[in-house]
Amino acid sequence: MPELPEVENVRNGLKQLITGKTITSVRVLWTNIIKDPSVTEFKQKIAGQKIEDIHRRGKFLLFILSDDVVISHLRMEGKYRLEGPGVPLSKHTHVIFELDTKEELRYLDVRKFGKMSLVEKEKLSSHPSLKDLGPEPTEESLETAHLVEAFKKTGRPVKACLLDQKIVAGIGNIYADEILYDAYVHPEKKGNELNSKEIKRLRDSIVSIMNKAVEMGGTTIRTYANAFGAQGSFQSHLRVYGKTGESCHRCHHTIQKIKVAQRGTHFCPECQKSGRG
DNA sequence: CAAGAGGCCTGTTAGC
DNA sequence: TGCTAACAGGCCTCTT
Repeated sequence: MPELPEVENVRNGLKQLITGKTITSVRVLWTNIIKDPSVTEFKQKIAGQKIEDIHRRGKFLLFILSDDVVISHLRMEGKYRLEGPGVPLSKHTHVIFELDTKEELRYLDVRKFGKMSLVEKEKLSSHPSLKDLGPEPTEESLETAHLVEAFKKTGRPVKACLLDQKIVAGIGNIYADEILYDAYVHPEKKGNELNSKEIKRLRDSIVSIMNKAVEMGGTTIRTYANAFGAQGSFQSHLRVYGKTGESCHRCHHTIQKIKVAQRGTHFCPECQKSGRG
């Protein structure tokens, strides 16, 4: 379930493996992966373009080509693999970028939830997938004042706010739970009920958890590895996600699982009572 | 406008 | 044991 740290790790691997190579043609085996433009146009425009760089924005991977940019979202299970010619296609391969090196960059996705778009460079920041994204969850980009502004006008649970990519880009279900635990905030507490101390703590927890997860190469759950050794180790630092029934590291009460905003949500009912002072 | 529900998918797991 | 149903999850679209 790639969130920002996993996507960043994939980006690093891809950057080393395919920068400078040219895409000679594209094969699309499951057309729903291609969001826009049409599959025909997607294939035609990409053919012949060189991969100049790989960037990331939130959970989106950005393949910077000669003229255009491929915006790729891995959703839950999307993966890229670089394979030599003639290597049999695995079951869940849906898009294949053939390279001038005779290698193939293959997109695999068990659940077929991932999406790709192609957009001209000049129109990148106005693309619907990117234009409303909030700031990156970093020391430089994420200001407490921005969160204060976003939280004070909503009655949604804070967990839903953290998952809202318009407020902060890149946080998914795993890190949202970890951030709330780190900040001693109850996931169901409403945005407009948070005091300034809580928001400050949340901001600091967002930055520190995401930063640490990136440093550790992300979180690997379900033992899914990929072709680039992009297997993370943050799973050993998880405190609440997937820990239902285990005892809290801080107070030894039992970690509970509930539904918040239709998502499985793990928290410690003792240290996340509602936010303490 | 905001916020919630449904849909997209299939491998895994819980329950009968 | 063998089967089915529920679940997981990010984001878009539709409905309220």
